[in-house]
Amino acid sequence: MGEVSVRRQKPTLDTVAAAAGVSRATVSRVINGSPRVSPEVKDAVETAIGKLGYVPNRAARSLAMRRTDSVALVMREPDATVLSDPYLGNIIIATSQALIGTGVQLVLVNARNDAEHSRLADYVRSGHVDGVLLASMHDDDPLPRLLLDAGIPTVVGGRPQRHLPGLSYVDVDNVGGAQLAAERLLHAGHRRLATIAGPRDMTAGSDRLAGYQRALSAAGRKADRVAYGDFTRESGEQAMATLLERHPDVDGVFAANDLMAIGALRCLRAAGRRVPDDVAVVGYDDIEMAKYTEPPLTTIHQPAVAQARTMTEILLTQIGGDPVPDPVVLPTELVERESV
Amino acid sequence: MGEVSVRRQKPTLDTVAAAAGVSRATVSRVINGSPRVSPEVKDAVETAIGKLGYVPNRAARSLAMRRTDSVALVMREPDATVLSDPYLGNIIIATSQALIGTGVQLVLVNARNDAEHSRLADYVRSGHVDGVLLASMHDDDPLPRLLLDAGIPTVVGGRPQRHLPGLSYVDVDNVGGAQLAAERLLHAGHRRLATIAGPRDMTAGSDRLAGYQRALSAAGRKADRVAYGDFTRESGEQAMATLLERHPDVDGVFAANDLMAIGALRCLRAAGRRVPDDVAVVGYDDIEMAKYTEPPLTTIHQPAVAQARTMTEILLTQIGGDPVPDPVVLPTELVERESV
DNA sequence: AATATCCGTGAGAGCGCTCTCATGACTACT
DNA sequence: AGTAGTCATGAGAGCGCTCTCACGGATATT
Repeated sequence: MGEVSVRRQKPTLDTVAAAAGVSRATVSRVINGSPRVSPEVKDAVETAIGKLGYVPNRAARSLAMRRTDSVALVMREPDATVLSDPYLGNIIIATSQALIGTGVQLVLVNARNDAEHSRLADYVRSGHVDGVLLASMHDDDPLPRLLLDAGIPTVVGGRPQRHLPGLSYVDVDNVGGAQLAAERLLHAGHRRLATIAGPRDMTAGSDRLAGYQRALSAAGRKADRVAYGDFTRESGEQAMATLLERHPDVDGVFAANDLMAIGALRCLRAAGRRVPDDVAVVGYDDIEMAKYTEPPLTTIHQPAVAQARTMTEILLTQIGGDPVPDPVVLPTELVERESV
Repeated sequence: MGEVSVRRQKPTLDTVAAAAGVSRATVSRVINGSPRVSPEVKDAVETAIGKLGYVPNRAARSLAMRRTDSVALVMREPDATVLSDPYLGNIIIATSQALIGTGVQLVLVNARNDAEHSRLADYVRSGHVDGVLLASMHDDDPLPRLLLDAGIPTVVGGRPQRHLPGLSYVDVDNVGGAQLAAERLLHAGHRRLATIAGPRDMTAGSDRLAGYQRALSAAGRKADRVAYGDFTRESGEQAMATLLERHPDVDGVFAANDLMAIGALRCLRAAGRRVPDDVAVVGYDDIEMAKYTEPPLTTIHQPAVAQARTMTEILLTQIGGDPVPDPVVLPTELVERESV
């Protein structure tokens, strides 16, 4: 009984201090690698730590240091999208990998609606994390402003629609990428182009549409064949059907993401159009799945991993006290496969 | 200057107490919803909280309560696998969704190798989380035992190879699912069956192989055509090539997961075999991608979402002090598509 | 040899919260 | 009317850690 309780009770700094015959402060110094500790004492303390199996308590440390050594990754999406969007999964994994070895922990926060969102703001302000990574923001989102005002280091993934001074973000060159896609279609000789655009309230959606339009107007063409989707496969299928109905002569389509491109592919197959012979298709994101479609999808590579890594690095330097850096825009590139 | 600093300084319980003209203890009661507070005082406190924008500090609360209201989701995978395996993404998202509304936060921990693993054990023991969810365990993993010994509530996803008494897990009926798959192949008239099995050191791998073997021996056949992969697409492609070389007459293949099945499909296509006419293929997992392969993949639906949800529920009840429940095994079902 | 400097160490004051216990003011019982 | 019980509230002791400051002994300076 007594022995069990002795073993049960978690050792604290004081326990270790007593075992090593020194003061609590000295043990703390050893743990935090202070240079002002004599080697003998250091050894004694480390032996005691090993013998007792001591592990510092994070809550106590956080309280004393006003630091938590953890960051939040906030995503805001309705359930369905989240589950089927591989881009987000990549961001999550890449972020967690970027954090390995830094001693910083990742807290995943899924806020679906506004109510949850305001709770989230409280959560963050409660000091449970040192900084916030914002993924997949919609435009009207009040969160960046809230966090900025609260003085919480924040990095946004993608360009926020309204630029807030002092808010750093890591975007991907959506305009350039979409332009690349449209040019590819043009170069292949397709002339009756259409696009399946993303939601207007997300910059990724509007930027890609802008890039597409830029490429077309540079080639002296009108970009007036547009159908909108919401980045899901179903919406892409639907949008393609609309396009086919309105413009039966279409011979090339740029879809603002791969999921919608896959939907378009399916619609096209059902309509008896061959890809790429009758209609060429270019997607956007280069998700894993794009390699296995029939035909494999030509698409724009989205550097999700690099983006997550960059966001993490920027966040950590900001937490470390560095000034807010300029926004970063990562380059995109065309991945040639067989759908054009 | 002075005003800024007033605004800057985060309010604490004492600040609120002073503003409301009560004691700290009373404010604490209000925050924690204690019934023993008069309505007037409660109002006064809530007004003060609102006016000051007070948010409780989690670290301090954790320290005092010896509870953190957060759980860890630990995954152990080499980078590449993690990034391309959609199953894991689903587990992550489903877990985060299951936690919504519980007030419990999710900490994502990515331990790739043993060194990181032992650090992880320390991390968990440091009391930063109240419980642990273990996803995608390899067999020799010392972690479950470590956590069990440390008295940390733990739930494992999938059946651990060696059953530790007191360790609860939520498994999927791998044996039954694989059996279903093999039977489907048999019923379709395929007789020269082979299988692409998963790693021997993961129970998901060996269980699925066992199910396949059971179905075959029930049908009076030998299950001696086996090639092993590691659950990646590339390994599936490779394994299929091996199978084709060793048994050119094969007319049906069960792959232990969809990724490997997709690899097999690709290999088969390259070899000029038609699916399902020449060779039928059944996968396992029912990942999103399986819908879009050519032909769409017949597979076993893996209830990843239900599994994550169940694991989360069990973990929370254990944290709440309930006894460790019996292991749960979730049923699987066949999803008929066109590859058989 | 006397004073100044440095360095390893300990004492102790917080960090912001919860929780037990004590304290009065009331209500309820005999 | 007197005692017991109830209830809202406050005082204060931790929770486990970090960090400032003080202290004494060893080393460097003049």
